[in-house]
This record gives sequence, structure tokens and C-alpha cells, in this order.
Amino acid sequence: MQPGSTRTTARKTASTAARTTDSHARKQRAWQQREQLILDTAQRLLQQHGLQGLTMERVASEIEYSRGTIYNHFASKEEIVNAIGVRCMQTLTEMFRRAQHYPGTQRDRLAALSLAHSLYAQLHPVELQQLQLLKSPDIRSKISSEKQQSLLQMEQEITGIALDIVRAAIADGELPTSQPGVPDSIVPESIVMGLWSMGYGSSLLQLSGIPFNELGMQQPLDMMWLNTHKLLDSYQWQPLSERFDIQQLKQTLCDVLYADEVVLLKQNENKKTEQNN
Amino acid sequence: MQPGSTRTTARKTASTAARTTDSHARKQRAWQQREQLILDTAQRLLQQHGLQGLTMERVASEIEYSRGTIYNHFASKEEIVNAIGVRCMQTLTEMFRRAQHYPGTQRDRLAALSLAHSLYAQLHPVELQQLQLLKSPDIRSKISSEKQQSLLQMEQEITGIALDIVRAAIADGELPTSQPGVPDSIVPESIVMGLWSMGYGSSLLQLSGIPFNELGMQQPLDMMWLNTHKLLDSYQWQPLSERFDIQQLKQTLCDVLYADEVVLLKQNENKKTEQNN
DNA sequence: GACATTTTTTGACACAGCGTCATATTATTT
DNA sequence: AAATAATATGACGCTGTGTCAAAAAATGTC
Repeated sequence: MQPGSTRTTARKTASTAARTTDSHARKQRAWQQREQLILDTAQRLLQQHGLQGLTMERVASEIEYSRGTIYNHFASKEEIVNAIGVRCMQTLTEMFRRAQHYPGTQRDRLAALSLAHSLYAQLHPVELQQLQLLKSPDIRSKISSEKQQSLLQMEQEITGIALDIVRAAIADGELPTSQPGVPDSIVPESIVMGLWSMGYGSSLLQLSGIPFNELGMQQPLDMMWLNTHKLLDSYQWQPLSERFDIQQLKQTLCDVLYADEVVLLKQNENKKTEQNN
Repeated sequence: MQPGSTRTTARKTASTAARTTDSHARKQRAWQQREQLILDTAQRLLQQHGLQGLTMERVASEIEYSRGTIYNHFASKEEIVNAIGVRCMQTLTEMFRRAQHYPGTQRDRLAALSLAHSLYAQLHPVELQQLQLLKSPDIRSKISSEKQQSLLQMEQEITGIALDIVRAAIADGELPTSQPGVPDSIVPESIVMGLWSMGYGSSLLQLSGIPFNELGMQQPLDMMWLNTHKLLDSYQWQPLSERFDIQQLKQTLCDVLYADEVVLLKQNENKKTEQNN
């Protein structure tokens, strides 16, 4: 199906091999290009019209191929959504990598992860929700374990970044290993899991559409920054938030690391308010 | 459709009115009984076979009625899932109420909420995941806003319980209102949102099927108890966790408040291990 | 350039599941 | 017993998925 996948035609004479290899390469490129086209289109439909609005027929007509062709690339609709999920994780990973190399304290860096998570949630709400849906066994069963693997790999990479920062903080003396009530060995995991849960939970709560203001509460993502720092303080991660201005830090990180994302976010907000007029 | 819903037949003579009212009442009862039967069956199918395995046809055949009859009760599959969601929230609320009346410090009570959340997530994983799914606009659009209302109401009730405990803690002097970096007025919201996010996030991460042990990490729900207390400590909520044994508290709460749930949980675990043999 | 072979595209098909509604059945009232 | 109202039924239409044999296009060979 995929060009070059039939191994019987691989052996040729030197000259013809060159020709066939050329054409194969060209085909490969075209194939991958179309795969991206499918994903671009599917992702756009997902964003604009939700999961219901994402049908094979619609994708097919938009890319001006028939449904059958799409099935040459993806075995099911679920695999498309999975692939979109992988893309999203890549975007998020890239944002995390920027945080990882921020020239500041380790605490700054970890906080930057948290900020990245929150910005991402606001920029790609639908995808994030879908990403959560991908985890349900129903959907999982429809995706080849091979393809699931790549998602898992991204998760591993992201976890790794966070763990590395925590370990570096311990090495730098920002974070004491001996914590009351916490065995030394699990301190890094414990912190990472705490932040991960909080970030994940805040994002999903925010997207859940619960009208928090009507319940007399702030939006989850607005409280996340504060609570993240409260948690870090609790582990005695220096410098404690009493010693600096966390709002200032947020502003700096937005300016230095995530300027592009912030701009996009503002554009989206403008669009929405325009639509309401 | 529903007995007594046609107002034209309501006016009768005194004697006949008595008869009709009797029969109406009987019908009403039968009607509601069947509604519960539908929900029981649907919930069982959801637990056992996931959302895919929950089809109108299957529910119909199990309750020995036809599909059409079910549509007299629920306008769509989504409304059934919504109704299951409401039931689940009621169960959770009941667990929260027990926490609310625990005879201990306010901190004990709030911690008990966190424990309840975690136990619930382990007891009803599928439902919890579905509850999250209900929030997506796709599904929302298929549910009458009237029926959505009841879910919202449950959420409000739960939020209320948590907020009340925090306010009581402030009144009791367990929790200082002046926090570095936090405006007095939002302290309660901030704490509630922090715990809520953490609980929500831990639960969903746990259910996400990410193989944390392979990533060299503990399970989210295992870390949740610890991080909850870290967060409370950070707000200077007395008594700080250094001053008592949080594992001991957990054990006590399990014994006193959630003995039934813990038993069920162990039964489930046994069933699972049996199935693997 | 004409023929053979491989790759890719297509759309008709079978299937599953939802929701509707006219008709049949059952229960209630007169 | 007849009339009326309430309830149950399942055939029907619809949308959307995934399959596959046949058509079309591209590539390789002489």
C-alpha cells in the first residue's frame, strides 16, 4: 500500500535501481504530504465543528479525494484522532523544551512547564479534550497498539523533562531531599505527579464548561498558577514564593518564552468577541 | 406520554377522581420504577462493556421491552448517560456529606473529601470517565438544557460542601485568612479549586491508562493523599501534617467513614485477579 | 510508443445503530 | 361492552463507518 512497502520489487540493476529509487522517493514524499494534508484538514474540522463534525466524507471532500483513499492512510477515524493527539503532544513537548532551557532557577523552569500547560489548554481546548477521550478503553481498542505507542512515547518524554528539572533542583540545592512524611526516593515523582495532576485537572475543569463564576468561583486556570507555587513552597523549593513576585515571573515567562502563544491567544479572544457582535 | 401529563383528563367528579387518582398514582410508580430499571441496566452495561457496549437495542432486550419504549423515557442515548452521570454525582455527594459531618478538625473533613474522591474514582472508573465526556460540547448539544441543569445543581452542591468546610476552618482559626500573595477574599476559592483540580486530575490521570510504573512513577491516586496535605500545609492550615501521621488519618477515615466502599473495592480487586487466572 | 505490471483511487455495498412514527396492544373509563 | 386514552412495538429512514472488486493512473520494460 505504502510506496516501497512491497519488498519484491526492490532488487534491480544499478541504473534502473536509481530510477526506481527516485520515483519511490518522490512517491514517499507525496504520500507523506497527503498524510499531513489529511491531518491538517481533520484537525481543522475537529476544532471548528467538534468530533461530530469530523466525518470521513467531509475530510475526503475537502482534500478532494474519496473516502477509500483516506483509509489507505488510516485504518479508522480513531486512528486519525490519535494522530492528531500525537501532533498536539509534540507541540506541547516543544513548549516544554523551551521551558527546560529557560535561563533562571530550576524553580522558574518548572513553573514555566505549568504555565505552558495552561497556555496550551487555552489555545487548543478541543484537542485537549479529545486527547482525554483517547484514553478510554472504547477508543483504545480501535487503535493499533503500534500507533498508541507513539502517544505513550510523547508522554514519557514530557515526564522526563519534568523529572529532570526536579532532579537538577535537588542537585543545585534548591530542593531538600528530606521531606517530612515523604520517603527521599519518591520526592521527585511525588512533586511531578502533584503538578501534573493539578495542571491536568485545572485544564479539564476549565474546559468542562462548569460556570464557575455562577458558583461564585474563579476560573480554574486562573488559580492554577497560584496553587502550583503553593505546592512548590510546601516542598520547600527555594526560592519560596514569599521571596519574589509570582505575577512578575508569569509576565516575564510569557514575554520571553511564550510570546507567540500569548499573541495567538489574544487573537482568538478578539475573534470570539467579534463573533458575539 | 408520562401518566398524568395530559392535563385535559384531570378534572373529574369527586368519586371518579379518587379512582383515577389511584390508578394514576399506580402508573406513576410503575413508570418511575421502569425508569430506574432502564438506568440500572444501562449503567451495568456501561460498566461491563463500555460506551460502545451500551446500545439502545441491548438495554431494550435486557429489560424486555422494545427500543421505542425507552424513547418514551429518554430522548436520546446521551440523555441516558447524563442521567447515569447525575446518579453518580448523587452517590459522590452522599460520600461528601459523610465527610462533612466527620467529628474531627475541619482539616480532617476536607481531607476526607479528597479521600472520598479518590475512593469513588477507583470504584466507578468508567462512569467518571463518562462524566468527563458529558462535558464536551458535542454531547452537551444533544441533551436538553433542562436535564443538564440537574448535573449542574449537583456540582453546585458539592462545591458548596467544600467551601463551607473551608469557611468553617477560617472561623475556627485553623486557617489564617492572610496569605502571602493571596488576596484574603479568594482564599477559600483558591484552596477549593486547588484541591478540586488535584483530585480531578489525579483521578483522570489514573484512569487514563498511562503505565506510570513503566515510566518509573507511582500511581497518581497513591500520591494524591500526600500532595493534598502538602497543599493544605502550604496554606498554613493547622494542624500541619508534620504534627500528625497522615497515613494514620487515612486509615481511620477509611474505617470510620468509608468502610463499605473499601470492602467493595477489595471485592472488585479480588474479582479482577480471579479473572486473570 | 505500446504493452505489462504495479500502485492508487474510487464508489457501490454491507452493516450497525439512532431516532421516528403509524399501527397494534393494553388499560381505563363510561 | 363499547369508547377512549395510554402505552408498546418494530418497520422505516437516515447517517456514518469500513470493505473490496473493479477502474484508472503511474511506472517499468522492450
